[in-house]
Amino acid sequence: MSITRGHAVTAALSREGIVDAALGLVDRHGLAGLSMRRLGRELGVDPMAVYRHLPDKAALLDGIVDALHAEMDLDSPAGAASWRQELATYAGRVREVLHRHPRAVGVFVTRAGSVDTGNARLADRLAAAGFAARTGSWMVECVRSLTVGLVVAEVVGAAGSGADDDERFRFGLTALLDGFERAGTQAALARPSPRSPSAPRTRPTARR
Amino acid sequence: MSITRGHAVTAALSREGIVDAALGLVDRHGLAGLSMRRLGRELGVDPMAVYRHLPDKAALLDGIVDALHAEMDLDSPAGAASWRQELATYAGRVREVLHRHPRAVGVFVTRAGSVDTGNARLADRLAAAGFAARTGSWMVECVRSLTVGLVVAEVVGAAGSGADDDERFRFGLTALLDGFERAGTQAALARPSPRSPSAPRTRPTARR
DNA sequence: ACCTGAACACCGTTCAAGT
DNA sequence: ACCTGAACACCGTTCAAGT
Repeated sequence: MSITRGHAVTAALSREGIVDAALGLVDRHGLAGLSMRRLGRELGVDPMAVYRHLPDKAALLDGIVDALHAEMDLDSPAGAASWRQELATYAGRVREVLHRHPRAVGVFVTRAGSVDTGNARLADRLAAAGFAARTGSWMVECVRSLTVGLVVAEVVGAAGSGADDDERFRFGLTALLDGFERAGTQAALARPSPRSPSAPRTRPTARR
Repeated sequence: MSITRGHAVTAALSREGIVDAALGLVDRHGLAGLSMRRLGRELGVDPMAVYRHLPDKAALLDGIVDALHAEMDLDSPAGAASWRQELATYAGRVREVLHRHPRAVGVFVTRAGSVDTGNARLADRLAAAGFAARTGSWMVECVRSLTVGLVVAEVVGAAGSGADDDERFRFGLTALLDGFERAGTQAALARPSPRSPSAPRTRPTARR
């Protein structure tokens, strides 16, 4: 747990070291620049050595997605004062990590990975804030989809400068969160009283 | 213009016929099942014949994205009664086409393609409904990102049945559109009076 | 002049041959 | 028993050789 972190250049391959190196390769050379053979060269080992730790290139790509999810740190408590902030923190973490690995966004978006654990944790906290279970997970999934979708648009198109992109993201996220509080959405709400201390005040109220 | 439509199996290659065949290959065998050589075989021509109509595999993939955009028919007037309906129609068209080509979603999301024409057209209509130009294009881009992001989640995860996916999509889109009408978003609004007959009544009103 | 298809430099993956 | 690396069946793309 102490040695394999960082750059495992010489011997002693580990799944984690391999995946780290693979992500580095994607960061520097793009997805097309990642091949099993090149990865072996990068690690200074036999091109086929990787296959002893990972069955497939598919598994390697899944590993990259898992590593990105780990870097997003979605499980750690946001310590947010409201469900709005909770979701905003979640979106911010996703966006920040994707911005750090723009050339890996394509892989991230294409593969399932371990999305579910972090999502479920947050959905639970939303349930504690008074949302029906289904509504809570929808909210998480929508926030996630909007966030990822916007980053994809940034990465794929040559469009906006960074500042414009930030502003657009804040605009969209605000609108979506506002919408969660509003009428059309209320129908999906169930439990009437908040249960958790982490979301005390901002439980949605019917407005129409 | 009459012969090359449909399936151009034998001679007389055209860029359009090639792209159609490529999309068909992706639909049936997935993105990994598309190769320049296999495409030639599919079309019954020399494997290298494609290169006379398209410079690259990259160009072929761009062609596929363009074909999907064309199928979405985003330029045609929605004839919608409100800007809400206008955006909902847009999102519905995007979603419908992506559902028809689930295995092509990965390509679609990864490449820029000719997004801008359809988006700009719609953004103009939103401007006519009273939104500032920047706000209008943000709205389109957010709706698009949410829609595409949700479809990606559907395709990539084994998650919901079709009905659940539809419900989640409607939930998210409704929330986003509701949010566009609401306070935090109002700051970005500019022109106060509607100009177009196609969006007569539902101009957003401040609510806080 | 045009088109073909052999050839080049790569892939992911398997598996026989060595240690 | 383990690991290596040759070999297989593919790639995208180029370009000399044919017509």
